[in-house]
Amino acid sequence: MTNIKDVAERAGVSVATVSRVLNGRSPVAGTRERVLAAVAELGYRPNVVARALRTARTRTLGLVISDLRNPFFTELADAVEQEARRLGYSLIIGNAGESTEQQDDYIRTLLDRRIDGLMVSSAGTGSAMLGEVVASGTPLVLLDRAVPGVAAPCVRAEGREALTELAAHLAALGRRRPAVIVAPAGTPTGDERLDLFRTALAGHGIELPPERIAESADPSPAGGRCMMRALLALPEAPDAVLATDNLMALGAWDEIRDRGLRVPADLALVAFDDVAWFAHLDPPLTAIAQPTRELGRAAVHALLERIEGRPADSVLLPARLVRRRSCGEPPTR
Amino acid sequence: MTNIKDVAERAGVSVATVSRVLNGRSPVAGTRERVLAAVAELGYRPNVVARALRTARTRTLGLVISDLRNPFFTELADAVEQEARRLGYSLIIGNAGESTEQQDDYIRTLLDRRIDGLMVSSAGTGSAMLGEVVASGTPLVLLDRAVPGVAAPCVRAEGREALTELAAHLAALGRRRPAVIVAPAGTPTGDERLDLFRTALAGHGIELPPERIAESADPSPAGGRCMMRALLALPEAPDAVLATDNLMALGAWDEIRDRGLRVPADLALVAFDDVAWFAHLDPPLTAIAQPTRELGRAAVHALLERIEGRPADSVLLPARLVRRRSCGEPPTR
DNA sequence: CCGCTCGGTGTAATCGATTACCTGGGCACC
DNA sequence: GGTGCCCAGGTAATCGATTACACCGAGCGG
Repeated sequence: MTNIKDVAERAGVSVATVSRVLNGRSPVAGTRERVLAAVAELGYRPNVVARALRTARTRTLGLVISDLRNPFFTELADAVEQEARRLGYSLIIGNAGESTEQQDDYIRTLLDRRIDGLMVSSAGTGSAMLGEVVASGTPLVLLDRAVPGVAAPCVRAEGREALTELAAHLAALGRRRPAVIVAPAGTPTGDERLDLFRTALAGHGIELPPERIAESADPSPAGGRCMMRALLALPEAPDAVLATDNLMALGAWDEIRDRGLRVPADLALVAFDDVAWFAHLDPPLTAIAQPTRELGRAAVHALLERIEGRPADSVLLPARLVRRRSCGEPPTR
Repeated sequence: MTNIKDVAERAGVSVATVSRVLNGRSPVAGTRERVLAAVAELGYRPNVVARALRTARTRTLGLVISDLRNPFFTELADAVEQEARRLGYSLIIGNAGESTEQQDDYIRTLLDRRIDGLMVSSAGTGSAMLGEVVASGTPLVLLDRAVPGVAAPCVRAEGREALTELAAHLAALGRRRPAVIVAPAGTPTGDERLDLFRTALAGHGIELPPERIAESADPSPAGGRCMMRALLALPEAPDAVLATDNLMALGAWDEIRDRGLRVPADLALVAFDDVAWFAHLDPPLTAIAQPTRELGRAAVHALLERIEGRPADSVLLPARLVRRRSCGEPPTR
């Protein structure tokens, strides 16, 4: 590998001059061109590792998400990666697999690699490690999931409008016995979605009694399926179900289908999180779409603000209801 | 951030000793404990950037894939990441978005970051950059897609057995007019799958005439849908369709459904690449499953062999047919 | 004509680790 | 008791960049 010294020799100047030319500081026409020529001839590329050591900036960001295989997070990661890249940063994606322990482990690794900033979509209900990140001075932005007690801006979507619209939609379609499949209590995202939905329903005189709130200990298709089974076993089965994330919705869907129930005739089904393939199911699933790509972009921007020493605000973007056919109405075009 | 010097001072030894203790070389009981105590008290973590500069090893691998949002690649990336991590390596995932240019750009960046080794699931038909990687001496492993003319081991799945089984399956079900939706000619993976399938069909006296081979210029759901339309417009419409990747299969599915055709009654549909949600469609899709996680693991192992200076062989793992209901038979349990 | 300023460039310190080489003390062997 | 060896541990070079500081020559004002 050729280094800056080789270039300096070739161009007949000192390494300092080469460095200055490459960083656009005080070069003069003649020298500048000789240096650039030498760089081109040797195919020189600066050693990013050495640069990072000297400048204490790696131009690398970290993203820790709770599950890469969840399509919502995949798209989020993709959006974050694109934006980071556009702004000259590399991204290391860490996969916490919904385990706090693994999440902490990953954060540790990323800190060790001296990333310039970290985005975390926290698994579970936060962790001690996040406090440590803040203490270490590494810029931090929370993504999608807020963590109480951690002093960092949070970028996420809010379902108020969408859930209000959904309640109206269900009410208009005559659904009177809604149910919710939600992640375990204590998960801020789940709790919030549940509360907003309850409030929205109340506005239409519709109740959401505790027995129609199924808390899935395991936020996976299997968990969702299990909760759907419990709801269908109720003496008064629900006529509409909202699953607060896409994986649980899928499990619920399987249970409904395998029982031979028809959507939307027997039961309306709505998912929080719209993922591409919901549109390919039969009937296509009505869903609440988070502005995933905007979230990713906003997170990167907030993080860069912090990296450059400026304060960054939390960002709340509205989710929106995407009406397809799983509640009983033809799609609005 | 505390550094090795702080630790040395605290423990009353030289930095060399600290380094030796931490790397497990020639430590003696008493000193060793003093150093470890100092490390613990100060919460010292070695600066991996400095270490990488000195040792010329970053303990980071690069993975460039053609599309993170394609669930096949997502799972592959996840498998690679887990294995890399298990072996003490970090992974930087690069997303080429099916564009050769972006792929090259990413490879450049990864090389600049002095990754220890690179895995590439090449977009399109290879690129000049790959030759450069080999020339630079950076260990390289091709993943999923072979690239002619690049001297690097390739880890991928082979469909011979699965496609042979599929041909028998279709023949047994009386399907006589199979069709294929395939990526553009020149894509080695697509070409190979097509050839194998043709040969397998021939074994049952079934022909695959050119008009029933739909080459989609664009390997996306939209492309697949468009090709499906073309196949259905044939004077003699096919009675079975194999799509050579999951995205195109999904597009084909949409077209079939929107035309009101029934699967498998009117048409059998099979996808190459099994992704989780195929099982949730109605009817569940019969698919050819690649051993995705094994591929990821094998790629990391091959790469580490190369990194440690040993030669590594190419790996060919068999794909297998997963019979669901989209060809007309009840699932075998 | 002298000295000051200023822009361009070189010299060398620096980032934080690893590691080749050297030193000195203890022990064994002759 | 002296010589040699071994080994723990210190000193300093090194990786490849950036950058503070020194220096030098040209231009310009007094």
